[in-house]
Amino acid sequence: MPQNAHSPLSLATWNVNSIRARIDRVVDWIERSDVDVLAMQETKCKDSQFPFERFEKIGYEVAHFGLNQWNGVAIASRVGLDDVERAFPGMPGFAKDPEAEQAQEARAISAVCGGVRVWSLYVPNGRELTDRHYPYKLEWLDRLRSYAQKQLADDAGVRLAMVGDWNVAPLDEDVWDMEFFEGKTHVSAPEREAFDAFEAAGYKEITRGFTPGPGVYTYWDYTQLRFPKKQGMRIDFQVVSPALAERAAGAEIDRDERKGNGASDHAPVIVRFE
DNA sequence: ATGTCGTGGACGCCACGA
Repeated sequence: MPQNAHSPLSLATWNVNSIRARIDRVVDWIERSDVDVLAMQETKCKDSQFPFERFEKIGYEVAHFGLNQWNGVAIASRVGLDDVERAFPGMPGFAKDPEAEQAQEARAISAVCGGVRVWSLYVPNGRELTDRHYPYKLEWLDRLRSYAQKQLADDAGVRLAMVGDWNVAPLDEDVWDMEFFEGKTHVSAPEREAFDAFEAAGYKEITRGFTPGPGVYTYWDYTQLRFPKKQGMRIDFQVVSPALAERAAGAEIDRDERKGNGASDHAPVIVRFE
C-alpha cells in the first residue's frame, strides 16, 4: 500500500451522559451504525468504573479519561488506537479563585485511529456569564485553538479531528429562540469568536454543510419537553484539519437516538471521510 | 411520547451539575 494511501473512516461523536446508565444503548447504536470510531463525552465515571469489556466484545478498543463522577471522555475504535494522550498541551484546569490551584478536569482525550489524530472534547459549559466557569471556558477554547494552530504550523498535512460537545451555538439558528438565550452562555459573542477562531486558523467544521439548518440540533434539554417541542441546540461539532476536511463525504445527526426512554440528551453526530 | 436525568452520600431524600 502506498505510504499516503488512506482508507475511508466513519467518525462519530456523542455526549452519552453517563456510560454506565447508557451502555446497552451505546453498544446497540455502534453495532447498528457501524462506525469505525466513536468519541464519547460525559462518561461520568472513573477509569476503574468504565465498561471496557462491553466494547471489546464487539471489536472496539477503548481509551478513557475519567477522574470522578464529573465530565469523562473516551474514544472507541476498531481501526487502531495508538499514542493516547490525556488532556491537550496547555489545557487549563479550573480554579475556584485566581489564587487557588487549578484542578484538573477530564475533558480531553486523544488517540491516532485509522491514521487520524482524534480528540474527544468536552468543552466547559460556562454556566453563567458572571460565573468563573465562563472565563474558564473561553481560556480552555483559546488554549485548544493554540494547540491546533501549532499542529498545523508544524505539518500542513496533519490529519487532526477535534470532535465533541463544544457547548457553543455558533449561529443564531443553532438555538430555537435567540430571545430565550439573551444574556445566557453558549451564544455570547466571546464564545462564538472562540469557536470561529478555529476556522480562522485553517480548520473546518464538517457537519453543518451536510446538515444545514435552521431547526437542526444535536442537543435537547431533558426539561420542559424540549425534544417533542423541537427546541434544541446545535452544540456538537467535528472540527478538522484541511487534509482531513477535503476527504469529508457526508455527515448525519442521528436524531432518532434522542427518542424514547433512556436516551441521552445529545444525539450522535457522524461524519464519513473518504 | 413526553413537564428531566445522572451522580454520590447518606438514605428511602438531598445536593449538585447540566
